[in-house]
Amino acid sequence: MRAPDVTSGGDPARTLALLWREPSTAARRGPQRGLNLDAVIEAATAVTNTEGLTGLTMRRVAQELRVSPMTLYTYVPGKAELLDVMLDAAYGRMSRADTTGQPWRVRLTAVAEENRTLFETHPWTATVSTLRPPLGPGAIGKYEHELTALDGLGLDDVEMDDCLTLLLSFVQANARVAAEARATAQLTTVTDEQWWAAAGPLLARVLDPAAYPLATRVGSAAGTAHGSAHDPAHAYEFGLRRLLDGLATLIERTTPAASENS
Amino acid sequence: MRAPDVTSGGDPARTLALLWREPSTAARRGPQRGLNLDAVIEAATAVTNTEGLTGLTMRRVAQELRVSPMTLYTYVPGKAELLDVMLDAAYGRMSRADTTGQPWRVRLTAVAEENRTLFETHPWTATVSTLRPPLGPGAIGKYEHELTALDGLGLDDVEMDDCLTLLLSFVQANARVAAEARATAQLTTVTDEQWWAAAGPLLARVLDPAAYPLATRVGSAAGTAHGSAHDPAHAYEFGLRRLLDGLATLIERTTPAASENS
DNA sequence: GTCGTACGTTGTACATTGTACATCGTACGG
DNA sequence: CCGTACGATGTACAATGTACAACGTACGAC
Repeated sequence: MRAPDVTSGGDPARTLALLWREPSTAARRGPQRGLNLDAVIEAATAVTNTEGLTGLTMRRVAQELRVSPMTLYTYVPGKAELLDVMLDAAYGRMSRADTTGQPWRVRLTAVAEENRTLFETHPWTATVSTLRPPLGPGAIGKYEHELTALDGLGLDDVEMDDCLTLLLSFVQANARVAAEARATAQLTTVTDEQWWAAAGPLLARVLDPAAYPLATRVGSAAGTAHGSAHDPAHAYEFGLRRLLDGLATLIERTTPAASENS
Repeated sequence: MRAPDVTSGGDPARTLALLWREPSTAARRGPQRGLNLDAVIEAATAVTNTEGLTGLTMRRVAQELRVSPMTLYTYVPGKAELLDVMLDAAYGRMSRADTTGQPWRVRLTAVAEENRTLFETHPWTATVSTLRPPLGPGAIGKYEHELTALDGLGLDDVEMDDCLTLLLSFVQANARVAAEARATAQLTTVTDEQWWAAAGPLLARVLDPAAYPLATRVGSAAGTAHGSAHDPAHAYEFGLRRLLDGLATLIERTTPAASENS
């Protein structure tokens, strides 16, 4: 079968039951279960945190739990659903600072920071698809918490969702780049310097500064400004500032609700 | 070996030679080549456009070219490098509208739109990692073109790169969601309606509106406003507007350079 | 108590992938 | 004209998710 690496693979009802820990209706018979869902989630998350999404293997998780690979299928319908519950559990463990009464920029910055921390602690969360997010207690609690940061600013419901989506999408995109940077640094034996050492001469021969004046000038300026070709931390600072400025024109319209909370 | 789905897998010099079509130094001997790099790129791109990144298989591309799978390795060192050249070729084929003299918002909107079109025509380009972009003629030409839209606005070199990165990262993140939406719609036989039909009752039973007042209210408002749980087109419009507003505070500082070009 | 049966566990097996390797045939340089 | 470099290919292997069947366990009904 196709390797999913994507959430929401199977039966939604089964997945939801898993997420909300719905107890199975039938009476337990047969041998006692040696594990439980949370143990599987914990083991799988530990493996993925350290070895990345490509290291998440049913065999690997089973080995961690000293159990045969197929045993996992007693607790989880498949790998896709495992990712679902892993993600929801990670959402559920996020810290949720109370910023009521603070200016909206502070509140939104806190939300961004919390997500950034998630993506740093669990890099794989930045990479998995969140198109149909796992509607478990973790995800919903996260959503609720983050919406409160946008409450009382004079935005209507759809605008609140829009702003939050934009903010989170920015943080995730940034984290994805950062995660990829670390992943490629680990996987390939080629360091950035070695790469440039090997690529530089050929590039210099083939890349005519006269043909690409801006690209060569700006590219080298940006490259030397940050240490590498791209600096996710800098991009985060820059992007978040721009983004908040952009939201300001929406939030700080001439309404009384905005000014009282800004 | 691990399935890459990531660019820049191997020797940078070999990849760059491929990208810039450096002719191999040695004199050709032996049987004549039945194919060439561009034919492979074309076939691979066609396959990937229609069947997505998971459909991109060396065997599949070989079949398309009526050739045995291993033959491809004559023209390409491996799958990672194939993705590199595919990406660069796609970049090279992008349309590049001349917007000199237009207000900067128009110019940046055009850049965003061109990338959006790329991601719509070749959805897989939104999904592949672009951490170390393929420094081929396509990518560099794209970079040069896009920087011109930011030239003469009073930004320094690093700021130009920052702004462009932010803009492109936004468009890509948006396109990624859209691509995922279409992919899941194709792969799973479950439509959005079927999904909600199966998930709705259980969710209603388990999700207490009193416990999650904002989430339930805003979530349903956003869900009904757009047809589905998420509307990438709407998110694009909203996000681009906010983003340009955010860049405006940087670009329209009280400098003469900005006002003369806005 | 006894026994049937539902269920947890596991070994085996298969399809699918990227690609290493050896083989074979071809056509160019000497 | 012929040795050899090179293109094409068949075979093979490792890694993956997971279907399937076999096996053993312990609970519920009597």
